Amino acid sequence: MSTRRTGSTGAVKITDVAAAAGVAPMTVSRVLNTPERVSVETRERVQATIDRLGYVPNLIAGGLSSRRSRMIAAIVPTIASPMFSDPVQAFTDTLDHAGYRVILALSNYNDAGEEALIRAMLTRRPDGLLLTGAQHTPRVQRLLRDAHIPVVEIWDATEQPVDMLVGFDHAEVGAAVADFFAAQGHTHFASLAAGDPRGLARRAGFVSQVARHGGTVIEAAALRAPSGIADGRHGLRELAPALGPRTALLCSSDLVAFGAVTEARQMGIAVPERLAICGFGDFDIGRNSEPPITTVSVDGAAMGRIAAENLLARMAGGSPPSRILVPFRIIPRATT
Amino acid sequence: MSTRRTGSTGAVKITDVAAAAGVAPMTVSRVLNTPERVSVETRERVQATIDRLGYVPNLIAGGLSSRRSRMIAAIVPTIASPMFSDPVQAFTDTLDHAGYRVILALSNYNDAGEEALIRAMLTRRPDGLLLTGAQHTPRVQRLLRDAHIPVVEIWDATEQPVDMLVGFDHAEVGAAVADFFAAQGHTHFASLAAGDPRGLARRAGFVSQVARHGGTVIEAAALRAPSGIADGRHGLRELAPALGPRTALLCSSDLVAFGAVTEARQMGIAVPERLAICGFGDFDIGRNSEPPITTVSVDGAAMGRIAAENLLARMAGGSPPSRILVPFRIIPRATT
DNA sequence: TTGTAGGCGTTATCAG
DNA sequence: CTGATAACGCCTACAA
Repeated sequence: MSTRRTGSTGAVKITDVAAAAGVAPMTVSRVLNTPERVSVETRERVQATIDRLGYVPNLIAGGLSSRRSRMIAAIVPTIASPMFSDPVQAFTDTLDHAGYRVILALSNYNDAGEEALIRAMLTRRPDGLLLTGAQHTPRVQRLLRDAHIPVVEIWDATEQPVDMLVGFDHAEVGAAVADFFAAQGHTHFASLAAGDPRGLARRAGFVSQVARHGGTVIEAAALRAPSGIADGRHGLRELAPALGPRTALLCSSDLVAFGAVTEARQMGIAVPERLAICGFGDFDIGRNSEPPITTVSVDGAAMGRIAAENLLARMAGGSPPSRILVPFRIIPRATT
Repeated sequence: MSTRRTGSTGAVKITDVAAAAGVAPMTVSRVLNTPERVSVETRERVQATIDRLGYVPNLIAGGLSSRRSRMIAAIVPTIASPMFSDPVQAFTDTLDHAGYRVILALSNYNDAGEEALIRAMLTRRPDGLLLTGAQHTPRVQRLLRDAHIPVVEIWDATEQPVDMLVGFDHAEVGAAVADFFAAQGHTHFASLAAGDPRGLARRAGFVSQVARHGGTVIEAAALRAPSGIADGRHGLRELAPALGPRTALLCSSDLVAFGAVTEARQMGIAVPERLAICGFGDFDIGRNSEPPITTVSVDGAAMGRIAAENLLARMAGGSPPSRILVPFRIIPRATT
């Protein structure tokens, strides 16, 4: 007999069920995992025993044996913004239905800690990995490759994804907004950008496309990430003295845009007449506030869902596309 | 030799490190888990070998052996609202620093599925469990007790927590708001409540306290949960015809309140003169919109953090309080 | 401070 | 369709 552990949990294990049902443990395992390969009568008897004993399978043990943890690790900067909570929600829901659980890690935008965070997750032997962003150090790329599990990157685009990617090019977004403004006859531009890689990429795309239209962009100090309504209000106050007679402002999110709209109204700056404002993200607040805010819509939930589906496909032996660009579109509303 | 599995991963395991470093596997394990119990020279040599081989420990195996998964399961209705994303964020951050990972499950407010969801989580043998709400069927209570792991319930209060609780009484919140309105001389009341158990509890507390003040409450149809800005707008439109000359409205969240404020403004209903509005949750939007919205503040992040700390304390053998009531307070702003 | 022995609870594999 | 056997990779317990 064992000389260790108290076994105090008194937890029912597969051998208990097997003994009680008069079958081998392997048969109980089959009832649980491949019921169609067990005769109806055996299956029912075992199932009844499982219910009667209140047996809760141990997937830690099962995972060790089968080398499949049925867990997926997800790393996002934060879930305090719809930008990431929407994808995570959809990702989790989709995997849930397939029997996979999500281990969630929040990077708090600390890209320097990415390697350690990923390493910590790999320790759990997830069957797949979701990453936010597509910029990784060579060390991280090697780490990911050595893990031999499917990896999806979301919310960004790169020519060479580590494995699979579901995202879009943020510089293109900025450029598209610049074109949109230019088409409306704007010649003065401003930007309120968050300091995260993707916010900066949108800004960069905006700035260089504005330059192509012969304009320049005035800016406030970079906002913290995630940026909120207050950042939009402060940012606009900072920008106000430099505003021309008619300026077009790109904000790093609808929250920031809402703050800018609110502050502009307070300061007596007419929107959109004197200040045209475009947000990003198509959040609830921009859709339902007054005035409704022009924005760039990206379907975050779809990204999360597709990321999950691709991961599932790969784990099922399929070969989903390695690079999916999701569409974005400008939704003109009352602030432009 | 083994007759199974390809071992294709080629993953470095603890025995590989041990062999390469010229020590027993157990010594490698100690370097990883209790480095202070290994001599400096041995430790450094082993650590160097670990780095050189790129060894990533397998906590699935370690967990099976030690009977500690170092994972905590968290079940919340959704992370699409700050109501729950704040606690989850703080919970995850706190546990993270202690080496625990969070497995996240979203119930989507489906209380009927709670048992199945918990059972699915227990399958992973978490070392602890976070639950949202404190109403559970007897079957669920038994399941939780049989699991023999610490459990924290948050966002609600009950006399008899399953194990530990960090929350507050929602009926008290409703009653406090009723008192607040009554003290301002209000005699006509309205409510826009979400259909989840806690939203309904706040409404019930509001209604009965209003009755105590001799008033009655007019209501729209229950809002879906989670409710958003649009629900507030629609709700107010529904309520408008029944509004008295001066009505005090309690909304189930600041999002709903913001929607009500926005719609009232559109309809030419003066806030707070003709319609006083109080939200719930002290969200960013209520603080930073114009007018700022009166609300009930509850520190969701603190709940998440305390929940994590209590779990950690219990896992460390301590006996944290089994019932912590966190304070809530009404923050009067411009809508009342 | 380090090592040895054995098992944690399940499943892949092969045999019947 | 069902069962026997041997891992999965690590850590507890004990010994030296």
